[in-house]
Amino acid sequence: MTPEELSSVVKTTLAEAVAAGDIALETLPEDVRVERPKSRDHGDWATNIALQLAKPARMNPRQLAEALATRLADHSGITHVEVAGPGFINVTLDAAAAGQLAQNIVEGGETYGHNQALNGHVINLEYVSANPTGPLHMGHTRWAALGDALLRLLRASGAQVTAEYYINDAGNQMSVFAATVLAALHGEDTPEGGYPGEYINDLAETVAEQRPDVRGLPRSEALPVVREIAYRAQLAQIRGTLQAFGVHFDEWFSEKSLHDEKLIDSAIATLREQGNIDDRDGAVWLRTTDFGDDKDRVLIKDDGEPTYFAADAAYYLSKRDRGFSEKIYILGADHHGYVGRLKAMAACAGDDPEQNIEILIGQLMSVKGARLSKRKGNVIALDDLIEWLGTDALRYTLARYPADSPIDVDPEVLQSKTNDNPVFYVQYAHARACNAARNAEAQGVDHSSFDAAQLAHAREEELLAHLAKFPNTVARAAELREPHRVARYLEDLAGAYHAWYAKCRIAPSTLEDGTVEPVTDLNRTRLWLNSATAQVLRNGLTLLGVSAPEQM
RNA sequence: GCCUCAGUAGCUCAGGGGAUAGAGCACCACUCUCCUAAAGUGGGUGUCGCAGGUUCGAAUCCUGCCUGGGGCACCA
Repeated sequence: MTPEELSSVVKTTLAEAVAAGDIALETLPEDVRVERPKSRDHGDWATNIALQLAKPARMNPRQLAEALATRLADHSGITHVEVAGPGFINVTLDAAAAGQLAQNIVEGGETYGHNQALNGHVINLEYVSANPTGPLHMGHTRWAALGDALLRLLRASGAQVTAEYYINDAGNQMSVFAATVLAALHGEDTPEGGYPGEYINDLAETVAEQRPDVRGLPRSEALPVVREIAYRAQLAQIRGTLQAFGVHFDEWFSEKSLHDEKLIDSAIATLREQGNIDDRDGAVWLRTTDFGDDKDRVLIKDDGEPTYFAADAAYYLSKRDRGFSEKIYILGADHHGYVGRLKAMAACAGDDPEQNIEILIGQLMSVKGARLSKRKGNVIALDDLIEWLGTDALRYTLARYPADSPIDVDPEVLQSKTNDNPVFYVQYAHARACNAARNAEAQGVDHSSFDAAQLAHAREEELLAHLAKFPNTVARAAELREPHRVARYLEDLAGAYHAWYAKCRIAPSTLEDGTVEPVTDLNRTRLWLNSATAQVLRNGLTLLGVSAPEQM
């Protein structure tokens, strides 16, 4: 029995008690939380429902708990129920009811952990969105790791999600970028305010290869050519880096397309229809202050050019028009000033800023001893980080902390192969489980029988309880947009596995005279539990975009 | 000034209004002639930044303050 199943048992029991007149309640709670108590003296699972309902039911919490406990005790799969403290209900499960989970997990395979918490949600998730004027660097790394993990979590929880990258391929920075590459083509120094970094020379070379005539063209003619080719090459480089980092986007959305398709004009028309536009001082303003922003924002400057914010608004409305009722943005803390205006803009467009737009702000990261790359333009380049530390270690570490806590990555820890490196600790547990299974199978242990009641060792109960928490952990992490919960969970699970492994042998032992003990149901049942643990470790690591090696 | 994030063990950090606040590291001592010791077991640490409030109960929610990070463009 999983905590979810127990939760619904408590719910129906509560309904019965109300129907029988034992408890006077007008509305039943939607959710009954069942938790693993900290102390094992408090049973396998506990609920505080009686404490929460004491007030509305106008009952003494202990009395209310007793009324529920009596009914719960009769339920199959539950061996013991007791009321403790101010009114906690502590439940002890039958070993067989708890152990059945091992088989269910193995049969569920990679779908174990998937849940329906976000069924029906249609979400656009935008992250990274770095300018295509240079390589990705450390500033983008955390959002790539976090965004991709969140994407996987949302999908595992039933949401329909599109991962989107907004390409800032319009605007002044692209002209500066093109001018920089063009200067390099002519062997000139980087222009004032241009992009530093030797990668510009590589781009110039690519341009020269594709258009050998470009050096001979007048500059005004060469510029758009250079711009286009260099842009494509740079974007391809970014995609390559993301691919190496295990990050995939469904949609690469071009800012330029907003301009080309007149979507900015139509966005302004939409906002005007909503009555939130002012024309003053020769510019077009969006009255975002009506919805909590600090100041109104300019959409069209007095020179007739749209602002970057106008493109943001058009982009937002494009997401809405494409059917995404929820738009999630992941931004660095250096952009947190945008939150107010983006939310106000959504409100100006007639959306509900609480429902339709969600902006996750993450604190910045650093890596001890990381060096700037002159080649890449005096940044700490993501592909250098990948080469140095590896995708698994980086992604796990970045997914391991809440987005709003700053990270200072310690390369020595990431490269160590001990307990203090969580990614190795978790991956090692998986590799160890795979190895244990290989050994057991070599000795004739298979999955041909399963007797849940045999999983009665204290370490097995503990391990099963951890395994049972996985689906809810995934659902919680998705709902709260907190992938780090999965990482922390995996570390706990790995710990429970190692502790179990140390005490409970899977394969039969060899006796002193050299003969091997016969394979029993206990061996086979433990193999199921071992396989279940490996499966959950694998599923969890996959959600974080980290590999689960079978050998280390 | 305004907005925002953070302040929990010596260090790095978890912690869904619940029971005695946790993990790893660091320190000490144990455990492999049998599945990976890259592991496990035991040992002690806290004015949960400060002060109020909300309630049966607060590290958690609210208000104020202190300290630190980040942000407040007709830039892109």
